[in-house]
Amino acid sequence: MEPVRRKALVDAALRVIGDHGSLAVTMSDIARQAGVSPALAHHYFGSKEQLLIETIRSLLRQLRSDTVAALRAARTPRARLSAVIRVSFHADQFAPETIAAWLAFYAEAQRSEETRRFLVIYARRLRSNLLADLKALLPADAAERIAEGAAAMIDGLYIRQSLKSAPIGIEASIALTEDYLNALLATASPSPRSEKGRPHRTTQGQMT
Amino acid sequence: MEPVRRKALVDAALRVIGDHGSLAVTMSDIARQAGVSPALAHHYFGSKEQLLIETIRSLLRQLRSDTVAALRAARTPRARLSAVIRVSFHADQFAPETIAAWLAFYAEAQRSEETRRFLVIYARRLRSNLLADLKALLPADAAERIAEGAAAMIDGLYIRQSLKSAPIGIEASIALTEDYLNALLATASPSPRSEKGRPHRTTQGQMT
DNA sequence: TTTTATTGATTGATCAGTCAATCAAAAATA
DNA sequence: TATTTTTGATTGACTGATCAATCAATAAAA
Repeated sequence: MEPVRRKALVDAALRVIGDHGSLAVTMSDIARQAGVSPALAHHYFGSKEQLLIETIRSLLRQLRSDTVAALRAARTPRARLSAVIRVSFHADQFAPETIAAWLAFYAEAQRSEETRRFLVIYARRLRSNLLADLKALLPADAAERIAEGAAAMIDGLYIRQSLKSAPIGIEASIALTEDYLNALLATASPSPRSEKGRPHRTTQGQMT
Repeated sequence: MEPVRRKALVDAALRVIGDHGSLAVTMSDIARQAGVSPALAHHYFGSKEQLLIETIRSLLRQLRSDTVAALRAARTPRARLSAVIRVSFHADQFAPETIAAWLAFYAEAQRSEETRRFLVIYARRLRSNLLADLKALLPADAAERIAEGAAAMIDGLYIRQSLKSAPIGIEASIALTEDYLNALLATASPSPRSEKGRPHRTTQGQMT
């Protein structure tokens, strides 16, 4: 029963946090969502904090497995960059409840060292996924800058989504990030002379 | 006394929230920081929520006045774009406690309609400040996209800062955003033929 | 029987919010 | 001027609600 309950509780936590838009949810809420008593949640996780840690760990695991799969399917460095972008805005990740959950964890990271560790891992991983392929296309220093910029843009689009004010869609978010990459690859390309009339444009989503 | 106390409490709230990195601070904490009793805080604000609302309102007011001043000093559209960027990363705004406070309010916006309203105002204002000047340089549809992208990048750099993992400094953040603008202005410029050898580069912070 | 799963009941702590009481300064009155 | 009254500022003490966490008891399975 243990693994079943643990999974059910973690899933329930993610759901409740997403719906509520905050980590200020009670163990009772989570337990109810999972269909068990609050006491059982404590029995298996020891504390609320531990359950929350497991929850973010699960979110991260999911993202990683999606990324690995997408990366495996892409052949060229440029295609891998697009794959990383696409995974970041994948429907699951972009669901309002998921965004709300990420945001809640970002806030929590200000206090919980362990939560912060996980988010740093996420940030590093995103950056280094981008960096690896950018280095195949650009000098190292330019690659580093662009990786940083692209990661920031992805996170920014993601966060802005949470306000639901001017809902930029999934496709538009991807296009915006691709535009950034295309434009900076063109600007910072090491040998622009060799392909003047055909700048890097391996994807759609161009400016107008 | 009333205006004095109100200001002291709002400032104290901002400080405590920033330090603690969350809105889950007690009225006692805030009152202690302001040097008054918790009861007085309730007396003047009626509820914790109201005090929090006033606090975010104050944050926004500060940002707006900085922006207005910076905008007034800039002459050309391109210079105004740089001014908006610079204000976003101004030292006050970029202090860890301020970032933590913004983040906390973003999370709160998932539940508090009023908090959400304020953040939407912020998001719209940033976007439209950028858009106004971009429209002087580009066709409307390209301007809109780039405004969206730049706003996202600013927010993203800001959020990433909150993790303090790979502390991108103020200058680097500005440079990254400027690079984005420069690259996309060059790409999407309406009449690139007329100034081929001298693309828009009215600021420093270029690639490499 | 022993072990595992599960819960109801309870505890202790924390907080937002209330209230009646004090204090001080200003205003009114003598 | 001396006095009383009024008003606003301020607080300590208290209340009610909420919750994480505990634990002893029960049910079910091995």
